[in-house]
Amino acid sequence: MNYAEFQTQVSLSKQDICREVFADNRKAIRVKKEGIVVKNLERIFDATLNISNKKGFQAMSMRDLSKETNLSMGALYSYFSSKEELLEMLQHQRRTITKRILNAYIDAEKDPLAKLKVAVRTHLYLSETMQPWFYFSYMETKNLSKRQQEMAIASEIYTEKIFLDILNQGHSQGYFQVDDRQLTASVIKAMLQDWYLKRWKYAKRKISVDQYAQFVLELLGSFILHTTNNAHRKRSHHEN
Amino acid sequence: MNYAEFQTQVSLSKQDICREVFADNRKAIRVKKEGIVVKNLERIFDATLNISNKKGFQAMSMRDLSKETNLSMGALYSYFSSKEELLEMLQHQRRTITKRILNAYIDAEKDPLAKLKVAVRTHLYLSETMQPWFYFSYMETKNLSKRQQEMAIASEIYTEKIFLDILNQGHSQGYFQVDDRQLTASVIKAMLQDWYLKRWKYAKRKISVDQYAQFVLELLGSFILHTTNNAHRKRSHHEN
DNA sequence: GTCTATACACAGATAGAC
DNA sequence: GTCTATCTGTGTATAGAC
Repeated sequence: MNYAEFQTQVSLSKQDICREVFADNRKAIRVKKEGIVVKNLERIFDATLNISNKKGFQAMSMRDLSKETNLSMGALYSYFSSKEELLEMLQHQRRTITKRILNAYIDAEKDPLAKLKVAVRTHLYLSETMQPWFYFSYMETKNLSKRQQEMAIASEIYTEKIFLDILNQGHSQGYFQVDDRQLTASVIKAMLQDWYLKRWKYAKRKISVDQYAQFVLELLGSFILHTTNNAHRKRSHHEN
Repeated sequence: MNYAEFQTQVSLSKQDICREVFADNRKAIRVKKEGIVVKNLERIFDATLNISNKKGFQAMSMRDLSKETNLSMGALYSYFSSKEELLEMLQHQRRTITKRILNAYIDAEKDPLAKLKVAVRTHLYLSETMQPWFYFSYMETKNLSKRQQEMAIASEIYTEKIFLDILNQGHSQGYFQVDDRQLTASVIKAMLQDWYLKRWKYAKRKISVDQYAQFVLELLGSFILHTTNNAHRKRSHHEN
């Protein structure tokens, strides 16, 4: 699987996401016509992510949001009851989608190495498609309520555990030679997060998400697959 | 070098840092008695980092800061002329200290592998000693002015280049076998940053900074040192 | 469904007494 | 050096017209 294939398989257009948000929040949203809701949610989310990812969610005023969406303050408040609720909608949706798609791809594979590869790629591809959402989720966790912060931490641990489970499975079946699976899972997460946190850097250097995925998998391979013939070291993307 | 040694070698107590800030900002700070300035700067920085790292710098009001420091609003404003200036002082100081100490340790080593090891350790130890500063720097970059944001990005690239230079040196001298040094430097940075960004996680799992350093160096070793006898794989910290 | 107008709380910042 | 009191702008949120 590469990124182009991934994009054809999942339906994560802005409209798809907004329709899903509407379905999950029918009661909270005062406006009832799906067409209108989807159109305006799209504007609201776009604007919120744009402004917040530039200067922070706290620093974005409702007046900023009103200007950018071409919706009045009054109109905005018929899609959420407070600024904080808007924040929570974005956080929740990002988490739900990640969990669903990541699990779907991992469950489709059987052996540990295949699972590990698809997990790394799927996470990177997801964060590529929804980069502003991932960046926002990461940077605005602090601004959440205690209750919501706990959910964010649980989600962080959950994703890490997905990787840990794969590593443990691969270890007990004799495929992987790696002592500290917990720490390994942690740094895998760190590398995946760097992709969406430092996107400006990778974009400037013209590193594609496929190149990045390839690199991470090679690095991991050299660490957890200590085969004597070094079969895993067939490099393929020498650009420098 | 381990963390205990590092701590005896560098002088980075809160007082040391505040004295340095005072020296660098003699003109901007209205209060002139060093003893008083150092004492109050310590309170101001402590409080700012505490509150901001919990709920964000924007969300911290000057009244919050006044309460936490037991200084009146008026008193606070004799140490900086605006909230933004306070932010910049913290950012600038963190960068300056990092640059100075990182270079001092790296320049003391000659061969590339020793340089790489000491660079990784020094960065981790620095971020351990000044964790709130590093976390703050990372999370609040967005709130800076354009001018200051550029300095933050330059600093990010500068640190990465330190690692890139070491990797290139090691490669051209035949010590390291690694094709994509640029990407390697990037993920090294990502792993170093994870240490101070997810400190709560590592603390809960009782991972010490020395264990983390050891792990990162082993992971790197397996990637860049492809010796046939696998000499770099002498593990030493099997705790599970 | 969306708008305009407005309530009113709280922000950053300063003046002037001590 | 530090305080209290206060100025003025901006924030979130809502009421009620259309």
